[in-house]
Amino acid sequence: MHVGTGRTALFNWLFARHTGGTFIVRIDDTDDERSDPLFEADILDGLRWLGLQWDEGIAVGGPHGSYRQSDRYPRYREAAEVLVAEGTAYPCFCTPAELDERRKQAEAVGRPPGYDGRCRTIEHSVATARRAAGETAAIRLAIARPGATEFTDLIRGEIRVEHDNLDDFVLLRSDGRPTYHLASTVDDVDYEITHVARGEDLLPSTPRHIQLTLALGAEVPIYAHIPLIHGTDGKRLSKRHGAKGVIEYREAGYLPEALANYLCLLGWSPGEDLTVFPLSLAIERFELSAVSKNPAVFDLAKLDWMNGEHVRALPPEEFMARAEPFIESGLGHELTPEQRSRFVELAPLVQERTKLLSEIASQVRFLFVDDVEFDADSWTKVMTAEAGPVLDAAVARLTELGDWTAAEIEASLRAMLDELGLNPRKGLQPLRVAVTGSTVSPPLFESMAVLGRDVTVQRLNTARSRLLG
RNA sequence: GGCCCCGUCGUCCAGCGGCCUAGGACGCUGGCCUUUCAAGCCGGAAACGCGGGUUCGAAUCCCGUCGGGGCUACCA
Repeated sequence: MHVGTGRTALFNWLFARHTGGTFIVRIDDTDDERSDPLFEADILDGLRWLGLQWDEGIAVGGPHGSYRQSDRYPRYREAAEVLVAEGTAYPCFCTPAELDERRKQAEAVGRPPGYDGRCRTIEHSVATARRAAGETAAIRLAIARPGATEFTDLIRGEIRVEHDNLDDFVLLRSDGRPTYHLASTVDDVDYEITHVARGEDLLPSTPRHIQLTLALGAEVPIYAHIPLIHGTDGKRLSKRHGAKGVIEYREAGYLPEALANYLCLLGWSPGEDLTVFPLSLAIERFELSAVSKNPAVFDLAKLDWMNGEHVRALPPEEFMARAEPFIESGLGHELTPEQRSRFVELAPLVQERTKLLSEIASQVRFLFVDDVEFDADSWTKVMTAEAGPVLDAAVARLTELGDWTAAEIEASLRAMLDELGLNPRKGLQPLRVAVTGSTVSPPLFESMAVLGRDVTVQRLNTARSRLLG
């Protein structure tokens, strides 16, 4: 599921929860080329991960049948035929090739490229006879002309479109499959949809859907068109921009509550300059009418920051639970109980420093391996000639140290710094690299405490010999 | 081209005729704190596209213009 779709779903969900309405999930799969059972699973996974439970629809059921459009083709066909019988729709015998040809001509002359309505004038009895004789036809809606459609969009206000700009669009393809317009409008009617909140790309289709709904003899729902999410080039966000699907954010180490929080901010704000907030607060305050009219650019840097905020807000046990899968996949094996308890000790310090859960594995790798892998840049930066005496002194002190606690280690090493006349940066960084493999790591004294005296001293010695050798 | 929508810092959001010398957040940046990295704290640069109206007064209302986006299929 695309993040733009995810945000649209989120706004629908917030609206339903805020108003006490019913959030329905249906699968629009009338386009064979772009539909696949895999897409359906991906969408449902994405919704579940974001925490957008639906009250009715696909996978959970409800009073209206299947909730998958490809299961409802007979229903759409029936609806189209009723309209033909009533005269508000008509069969069109033009072939796609002919239409294509005419469209090109129209464009060349600068005429509107829409369908010219020529089959509309075919006598009803004649058309019926031709179909009875086996001629295939698409079904088109006969738009009232002259005329205009007016409606009030919850986000955009009054919208008016002259029917001269609306062609008689196809309801049912000549092979009997419905178009998106027919299927979704019939569904909206059948499912008793009161509010349709969807992407702005569908704004131009709305007059068609309203005319169809009217022809169907049903009440027109209230529409709200949500602005699109753009990439940094101002174009509609797509894979080209490196945009990930909702589920990919999970794999990349994002928290669903962080993504949801960020998505809320794309086109909406809860007021009071609030930025970091739980979904429950969004439910309390959400109004479709308060959604911005402007397209929003997706800013990954802000999402990253937002994720850090949510990670830090996690209760410690929760942080552990979410971090573990990432550590294990980084390590390539499961954590032993002993390794897990080692991580638990350091976890609060790691949590403060975490932006993405996927970064944790490399941060704490040194806790779980037999031999640290030295980061090349870190090594050359701090393992200078001065580092040797520091390592020696540290080994001597730590071997003698009484209680192996972070506080004792710190006291001892600070005394060493005084003795050697070194500042912390000079004196501690070689130790950090020796013990963790990198100049960037969780706090040193605590790390040593967790590793234990033997491992710590052994690593200092290993670095010492490598420095000499 | 036609139709529709939109136009406040680089980005997201606030602003709904006087509270605006335009506010918050991310990012950027100077400093503090500091065992590294983060986090935190203090400070800084940074925007009402343009032109006309309306009004005592406009970021806020109207018109035009320019710019951006969407749609323009027997796709959704």
